[in-house]
Amino acid sequence: MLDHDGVSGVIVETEAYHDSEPACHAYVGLTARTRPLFGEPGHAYVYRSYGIHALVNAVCEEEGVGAAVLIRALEPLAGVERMRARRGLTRLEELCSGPGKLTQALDVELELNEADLLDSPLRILPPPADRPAPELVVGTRIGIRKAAELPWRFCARGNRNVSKPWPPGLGVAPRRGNAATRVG
DNA sequence: CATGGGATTGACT
DNA sequence: GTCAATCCCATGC
Repeated sequence: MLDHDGVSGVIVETEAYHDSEPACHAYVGLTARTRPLFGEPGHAYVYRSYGIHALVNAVCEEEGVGAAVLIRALEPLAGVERMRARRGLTRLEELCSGPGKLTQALDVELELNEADLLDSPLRILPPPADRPAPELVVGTRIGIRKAAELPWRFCARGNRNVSKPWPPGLGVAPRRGNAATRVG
């Protein structure tokens, strides 16, 4: 789970990025922006997307390798009222079902770039002990133009908090309400 | 120093 | 389906 000051959710969707492929910011090598990606694993890489959103990654691999996992969706666990206040929405599945949504819900901003995810206000922790490990649905990454064919998106099967477009085989029925989505 | 392109979202046709 | 909002930073002159 990802926790920021007591507001938290179980990670239900991720994407992998690696300096060997051009969709990764680290592909350009070591720069001011990519320094965290090449740094110590277990730290955050937070960057501004489209001038609007902060997106959060967990840096992976040894120092010198530019790699990270983008956290794309959470299932809200604690602090749901603070999430609702920050998001201006009430429906649970709308609070953290996207990489920009979850940073808004958890109030993750650029100042948390390079934060130690094991020992800082922003932490990655084990999921609740009574929670079974999810089955994973693998798909291609969302919103990128380069290396778009790599199957490096991982979603928890059957979880409604996964961002759209839902990958094939997620196992969640579309919301009903119109004839086009109704089955038999 | 000027430019351009996003690992997105929400509103609108 | 289309489109704008708006920041950071890599790149090129």
